[in-house]
Amino acid sequence: MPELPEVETVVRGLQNTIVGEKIMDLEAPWEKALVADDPYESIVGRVITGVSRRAKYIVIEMDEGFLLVHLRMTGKLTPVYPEKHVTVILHFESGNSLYFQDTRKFGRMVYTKDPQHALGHIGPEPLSADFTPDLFYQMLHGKKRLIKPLLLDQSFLAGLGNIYVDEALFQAAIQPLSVSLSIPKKRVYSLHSAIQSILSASIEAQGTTVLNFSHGDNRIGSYQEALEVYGRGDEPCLKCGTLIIKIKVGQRGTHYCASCQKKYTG
DNA sequence: CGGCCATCCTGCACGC
DNA sequence: TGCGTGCAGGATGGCC
Repeated sequence: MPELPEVETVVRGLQNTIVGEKIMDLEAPWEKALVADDPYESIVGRVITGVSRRAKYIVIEMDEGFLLVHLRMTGKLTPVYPEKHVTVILHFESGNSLYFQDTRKFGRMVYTKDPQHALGHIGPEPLSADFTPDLFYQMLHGKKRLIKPLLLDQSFLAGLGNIYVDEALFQAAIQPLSVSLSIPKKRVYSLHSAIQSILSASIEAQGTTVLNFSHGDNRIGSYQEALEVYGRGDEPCLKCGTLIIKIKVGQRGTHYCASCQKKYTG
């Protein structure tokens, strides 16, 4: 499922492929995926001027207005016609097209003139300069929440999803059911470092899932090879050999090593 | 406020 | 083989 590194990889690809394109037509075979008061009026005729990312949103900037794309779990943006599960299509003046393909149909493409309004509630970007270890400490100690659901909360911190939260908590040796304000400062710093290094390494590897966007070149993210706990339930911990446990936390599959990761509950 | 649940969807891994 | 069941999950909204 696309999280920050995968979305970042998609955005970088789009910057090289769709900027400058003029949208001449659009189709929405799955109407719910395209959210706009008057899609044709607001989108057709627009020129794409840039592509950026905020949290897990792809922000397509146009000469007037923005398209916010959220891939959710199975969404993909591709210039190659996919046979199945196409939800939205943009046709460009150049003859190229952009296909929004989404097997589970949870993804959305939203037209807005005011992205700040739509994205304003989202927390800090974990790779930004102003996301400091001390700020993170203040954030965590300002709340009494289970650490795993808190890290998944986009209004608290942007971009993390189920995979990278499990990985970061393992690397920082914090048990997922720990309470945010009970985690000592040194552990918080470790978690901050783990989040940044894991996200950076995954971006470097072009993400974990098959979410590339490049011309005919089928490069695939390779970070799945670096995963230490996610998807490894009942397998030995790579650090101590204890079997990795899989439980549900906040309705999410959660993987951790009960021996390496300490539970802080105050 | 925080935790929990349902909802949206489809494919796939099961068990019999 | 083929059917039914349950599970996976990001974000939102309702409930207690």
